[in-house]
Amino acid sequence: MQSKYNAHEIEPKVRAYWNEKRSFRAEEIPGQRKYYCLSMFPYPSGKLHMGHVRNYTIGDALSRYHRMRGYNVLQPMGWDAFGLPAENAAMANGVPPAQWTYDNIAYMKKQLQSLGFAIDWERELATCKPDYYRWNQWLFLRMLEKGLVYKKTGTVNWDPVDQTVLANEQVIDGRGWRTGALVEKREIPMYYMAITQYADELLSALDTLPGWPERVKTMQANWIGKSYGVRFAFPYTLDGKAEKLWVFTTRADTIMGVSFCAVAAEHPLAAHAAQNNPKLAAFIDECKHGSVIEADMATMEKKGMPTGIHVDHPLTGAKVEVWVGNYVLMSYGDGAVMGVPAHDERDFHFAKVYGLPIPQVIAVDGKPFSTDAWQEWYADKEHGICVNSGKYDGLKYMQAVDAVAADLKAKGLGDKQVMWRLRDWGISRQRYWGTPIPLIHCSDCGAVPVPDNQLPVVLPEDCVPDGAGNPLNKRADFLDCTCPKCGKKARRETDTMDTFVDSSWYYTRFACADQKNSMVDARVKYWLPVDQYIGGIEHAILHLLYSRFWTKVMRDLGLVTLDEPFANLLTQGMVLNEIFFRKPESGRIVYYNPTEVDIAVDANGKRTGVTLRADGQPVESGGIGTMSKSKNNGVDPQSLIEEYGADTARLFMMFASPPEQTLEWSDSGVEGASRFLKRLWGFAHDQQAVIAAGLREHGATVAEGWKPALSAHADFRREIHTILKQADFDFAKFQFNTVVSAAMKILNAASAFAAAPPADAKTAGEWQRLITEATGILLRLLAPITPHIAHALWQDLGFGEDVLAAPWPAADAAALDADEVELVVQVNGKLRGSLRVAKSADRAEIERLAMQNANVQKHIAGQTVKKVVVVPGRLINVVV
RNA sequence: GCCGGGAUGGCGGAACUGGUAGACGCACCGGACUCAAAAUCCGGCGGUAGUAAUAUCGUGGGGGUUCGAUUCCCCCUCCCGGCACCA
Repeated sequence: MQSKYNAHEIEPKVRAYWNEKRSFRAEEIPGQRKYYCLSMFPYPSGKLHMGHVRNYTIGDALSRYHRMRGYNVLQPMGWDAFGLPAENAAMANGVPPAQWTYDNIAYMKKQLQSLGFAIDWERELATCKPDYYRWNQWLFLRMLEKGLVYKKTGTVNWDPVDQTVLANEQVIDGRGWRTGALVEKREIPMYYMAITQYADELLSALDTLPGWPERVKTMQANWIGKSYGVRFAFPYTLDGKAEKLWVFTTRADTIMGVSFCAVAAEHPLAAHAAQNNPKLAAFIDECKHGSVIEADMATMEKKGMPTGIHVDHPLTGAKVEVWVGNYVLMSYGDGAVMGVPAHDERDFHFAKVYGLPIPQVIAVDGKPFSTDAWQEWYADKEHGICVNSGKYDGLKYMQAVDAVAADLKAKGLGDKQVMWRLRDWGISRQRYWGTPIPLIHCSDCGAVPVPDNQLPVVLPEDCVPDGAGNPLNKRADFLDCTCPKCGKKARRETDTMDTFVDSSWYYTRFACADQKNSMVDARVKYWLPVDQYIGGIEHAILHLLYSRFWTKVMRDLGLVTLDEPFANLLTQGMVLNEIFFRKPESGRIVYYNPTEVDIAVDANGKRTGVTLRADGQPVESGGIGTMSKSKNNGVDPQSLIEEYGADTARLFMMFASPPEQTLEWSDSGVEGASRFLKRLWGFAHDQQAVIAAGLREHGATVAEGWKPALSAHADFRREIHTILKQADFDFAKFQFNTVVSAAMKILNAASAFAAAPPADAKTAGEWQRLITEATGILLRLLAPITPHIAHALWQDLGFGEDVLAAPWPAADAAALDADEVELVVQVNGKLRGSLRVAKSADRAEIERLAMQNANVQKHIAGQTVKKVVVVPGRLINVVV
């Protein structure tokens, strides 16, 4: 055994052992409890970043921990390999996206392997391979058959930089989620997946997921956005034809207060009215081309223009004028609203601007109503009562909604309806590097599905996009085909699928990645659901919602039996680092990597200044932020691994903060982690002989209930087992930072204990035995977190062949038991001393001893003792 | 605006069902070793007063419940995240 810790020598050897033993190959073992631990698979962007390292370290620690606890563990890995960056790289370097992607996969796989993750690489998959994406195509066709996929020409979000369509979910603040470019509206025919058909279940099933973070469930619920209300119509006549203007409202109780209607600029009625009204046409144009930044829109001034068209109030028959309003969204409901200025804040402001009537129809407790300014209570449906509403007067919110809905229904003009914020999922992308949509366009038969026996529609891998549209449109060998229906010459669809499709079901494929004949097979039933899913919070809505949707679709097609794919979800926090910059008088801010600056501190360790090493001049601190290229505050995991080894990197990641919280990068924190491993190695080296003797005499463990003869030894054993008990509890809570802390405590305690061998030969055996036991506990606690060093020491010290096969250590209740306990003595809740008493001491005895304490006497002198609170095993509080 | 989550030393963070606040680590200070430095080891380390024992204040702010509150309740401030003209 080497005297010094050398990660670079140990780690490859340990990994070679795992490889040779195929340690992480997962097999279906009926009867054994399984644990499917999945970290979100990476996009092969080139190299790992710290977020990946954190994500996969958490997953690996959980996998190894559960394995040691006796679970049959599956931890697979794959590649989310389709996507735009590959095309961008292709344009920049003239390399086909496929080649770029496969090169990246090869490099990143090596990186993952160098971190020692317990992954079953035999199940590796890449979504850009035909044997994977053929099942995207296959399921797409099944969904087409069931009406879950449909074609629609719709307004789509067009990213002018990437030249592609974006889903609503991919538009953030009016900008493309990837490019940050302002999104334009375009009319394009595309395919949709009818996720809204599952809206109800996607929402209600959130309640069946106790293992998901509350905030993720809230985000999904908000996204799905269920509203209960009434959908009804205002009848009108246009060009002699009877028409209906449909609106949706959650406040049908205010229907008698309608003083106008407002439609979106894109509404057909607006377009019709604009035909011979140039001013209106100009206004509509302005609305369409105005700012699309949603935060802006929310605060934008309410603008509108009358259409000159009047509709009839469905209950009173009164004429109501229709306006075009810039605050009405075409994408929600029917793109039209009823205007009730007195009880809707937006309608109120709109009416004030255009001088429309504001009739009160809701009252609260005789509060005075005034049209001068908006009051919160005008929209109060909890306390509001209908007034000035004819037959509805006096009714409360729900009663009035019911009555109004019933009356509208009787007239055939409306009914109660549930409205969703969620839209169907447009999956067509005018992109090359994705799953080809399996359709063929025939001049006679239209869009014809590719027959199953012709799947997969293989994407040619040698295209090099040049930025001028989809290169598939220039590939005759791809385009030209025959119509499966009539056999005539036809043209293949060149749109590809949104890459979120790829990641919506990969977790099922890991159960049977080698299956050639079907999308999934019976092994899915063994492994699914995923017991623990781990990934970034940024996927809280899109990926997780789509995955839940696909699971339900696959269930309804009889492919799987589960309702939800992920039983437990852990959203790990982001990795942050400090940002340093200079802002020149003119020009752009320059960011400096934290490795390029020096930080000066005073005698108390407080920071006094930051300078750039290169020129010694000050730089500014921009606070702490997510590691990013733009802020130049990233740290490359590769350099970390090369300098310190995988175990140090893993230990630091786990120790710096709990998994769900953000993690702040710290060079000295990494040093600290490395120092601990060096100390651990040094300790093990120094105690080799002692542990060898301990193992020889007594074996690796001691029988439960065994008690050391010396009380000092019993104290040591109690300390170790107390720490172990807490660490075990923390591990179960996934609070790895305190588990690491526990390991540090054990090493500290064991080092001190080992430094004081008993002179007495009789108790030396007991001492050896305790050091051996503590070391065995320590190595097993660390095995999930720093597996290489734990494995090496476990073997070198002679504990056994494979620490992974060792049982998880259990705290011995007998060790925790003490004859004497330390009690805290308080007077009026303030700490005044402590007391060692026999465990058997009764209340009266404890009280008597507490009162004898000099400091207690001092503080109760001259006062009457009102009460003495005794908490057994904890404290005594004397109240005066 | 609505929803969710936070605020504890110089820093990251501990504290089980209310029971010794600040574990563990980092930084810093002092000492040992060394010609010296690094590394390593030992000791100290919330504020204030005191040589010290000790006292006192202290978990964003204010109130409450309790023998006792970082923990429970009410109000407020600030920060982070999500949704956002959703009718």
